Formats: sequence, structure tokens, C-alpha cells
Amino acid sequence: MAILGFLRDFPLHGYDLKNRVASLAGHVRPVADGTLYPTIKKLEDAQCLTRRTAPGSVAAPRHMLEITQTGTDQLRRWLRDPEPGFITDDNKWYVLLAFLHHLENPREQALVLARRREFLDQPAQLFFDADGTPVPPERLDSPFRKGLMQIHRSTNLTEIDWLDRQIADLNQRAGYAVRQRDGD
Amino acid sequence: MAILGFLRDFPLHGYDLKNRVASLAGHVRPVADGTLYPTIKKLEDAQCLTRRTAPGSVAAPRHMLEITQTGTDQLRRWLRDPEPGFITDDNKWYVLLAFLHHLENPREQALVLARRREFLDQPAQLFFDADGTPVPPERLDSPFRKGLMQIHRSTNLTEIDWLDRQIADLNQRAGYAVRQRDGD
DNA sequence: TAGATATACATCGACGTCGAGGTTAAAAAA
DNA sequence: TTTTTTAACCTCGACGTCGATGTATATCTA
Repeated sequence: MAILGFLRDFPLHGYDLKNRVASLAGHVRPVADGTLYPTIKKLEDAQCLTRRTAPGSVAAPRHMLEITQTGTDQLRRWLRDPEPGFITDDNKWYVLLAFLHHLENPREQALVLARRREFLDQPAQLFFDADGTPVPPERLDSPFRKGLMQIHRSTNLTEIDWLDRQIADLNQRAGYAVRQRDGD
Repeated sequence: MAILGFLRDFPLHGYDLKNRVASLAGHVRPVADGTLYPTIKKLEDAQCLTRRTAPGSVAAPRHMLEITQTGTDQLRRWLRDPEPGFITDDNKWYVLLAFLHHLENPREQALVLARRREFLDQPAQLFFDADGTPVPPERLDSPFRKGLMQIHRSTNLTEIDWLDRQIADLNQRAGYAVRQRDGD
């Protein structure tokens, strides 16, 4: 998703892509060559991108990568109907968010945000007693577990706040677009 | 780490462990059987835990798992000197935090928190222009990328705040412990 | 002019995770 | 009584990621 998402902005070669993916995914978590290049090849085989050899501006020749219509469609499908992990795993979610603008319909964007919003709504129960009853933060012995739950709660509220504002905004724009189209 | 960490609290059987790990790791991200049971076997082979068959309280017989001294030592090594990913990957970091209390020395605990603190200090540059210059949040077109960076910044500040208080607290306690030991 | 460095691409084996499938056993529902 | 459900455990193949290794090229440095 990150590869196609970045290529949707402008053509890039593998090396450049590698650095961009690395600084996005998490925050400068390196992506191994052994992951990137086979994935590029897979996307090329699936006709999601094309490759043009260009002289290297600094060193060895580059393979400039460009996204195709097939690739754009694939990217939009991934964004419109993301796998569960992209909603529940923070790292993946942030990657998705970084490219959600490529899904051009505000209503569809709002639907994706709503899925995340719904996920964040369910109260997190992280720790349990020996007998299986959930332990509330104030009854935890470990200050680290206490902090973990505090931070978790606080960051969740921050994101929920943003999500609500964003969803309202998108729905309003979608409504406006509909009224425009209907000549209202 | 999660397996040994939970067993350090009290003995558990695989199924119970599975649910606890699932609700901790991320937030109810299921852990596949094909991941859990081979890992338990690996830890058993490494003498990190022992297995006693007990009658199932509800159904099929359980394998009650208990951590050994070797396992405790291993857990403490992982906590004391975590791999880079445990500092930089939020999911892994939260798992580590959930068990950091098993590292009994407050000075060692503070050192781990300091590593995370140091990581959070470096300003995140997530997006770049076509020519490679970093794009500040206010110049981003996508509201999602803008929100992503806002949320990232805000949650970072929250955690930094907690880390600083916690580190100060631990160092004070460590100092006090030293003064106690020295009869001061 | 020789070596080091950074760019740029590629492959391969080791390892971890997942998901599907299967087994046993007790309790609950049909 | 049979079926279904849930608990509890296990294995296997597919797949993805990593890290090591290797190659070529242009620039910078000794």
C-alpha cells in the first residue's frame, strides 16, 4: 500500500521509495531490501506499476517506477475496504491514513474513519486477574501498566476527537457536493 | 516476552495465555495457535518453562505452564537490554512496558524508559517533497496527513510527560535505596 | 591513483506468523 | 440421545520479512 500510495503522488525509483517508506512506517523503521524489491517486482507482475530505466543522477542507473491505472484501482480498493489489521494495528492504520486522500470520495473517506472510530470506542481491557476478571488501572500494582493504560486512554481520546471533527467535516462536504449536483 | 512475562505473574495454561496475549498485544489482536504453541514448545526446549498436565476444568486436559529460573533470567535480559524494535515500534514497546516491573532494579527500569524517551525526542519527519525536502504539517495538502502528524505529536508529548515523571521517580527511589543501603 | 563511500538494484536462506485443518473432551442444546 | 458448542491442544504449508551477500557505478577522499 505504501509503495503504490507514494507512487500515486509522483514517480520514484526504488531507493527513494525505500527511504520514504522507512520514515513513514512507524517512524524511520528501515525496510529491508529483501522486502522492498521483491514487492516491487510482484506489483510489476500484477501490472500495478511500470518500470523505466533511467541514468542514475548520482550513481548506478535507476528504475523509475510509475503507477498504472490498475495500480491506482488496487490502491483505492485497499483504502476503501481495508483489512481488519489496518484498523486495529496503529502502525498499519497510520500508513493507511497517510494515503487516504487518494480515495477521492469524501463519503468513502468518512466511512473508513468511522471504522477506526468504532474500534477506538470499545473500552480496552488489557490486564486480568488470575481468575480472569479484568483489572482496572487504579488496582494495578505496576506503575508501568498504570502508565500504559493512562497513555492508551489519553491518546485514544486525542484521536477520537480528531476523528469526530474530520468525519463531520467530510460528511458536510459530501452533503454539499450532493446538493451542488442536484442543483440545490 | 509476553509469554514469560505473564507466566512470571502466575502459572497459566496455553489457552488462557493466548487470550491474555491477544488482549494485550495491540488491543485484542488475536494470536494464532500456529504462533503460540510452537513458541511455547521452543521456550520449553530452552528450559524457560515447565509443563504439567492437569485435568481440564471445563473440557480437554490443560498443560499448566510455569516459568523457571532460566526463564526468569531470560525475561529479565530481554527487558534490560531490549532489541531496537522494542523501543521504536509502539506495539512492541507497550508489550515491554507491560512487563517492565519484572525488572526489579529501579535504576535499570529508568534506563529502559530513558531509551524510549530519547527515541521520542528526535523530531519525526514523515513526508517529503518530490525533491526530497521534508514537508512541515502546515504545508501538507492532505487533511489526513495533517491529522496524522498532529496526533503523532500530541501522543508523543503525552508519553514524554509521563516518561519524565516516571524516570525522575525511579531515580529518586534508586537514590533513596542507595542511601538506605549505605546507612545514610 | 587507489580506496572508501553512497547510490541503486537484486537474490537467497532462515525465521516467524498466519490460517486452515484436525483431535480430544466436557457441557449444553436439540 | 444425538448434535452442537466451547475449551484446549497441535501440525503443516503458504507467505512475508529480514539480514547477509553480491554487483555495478559515480563521487569523494587519501
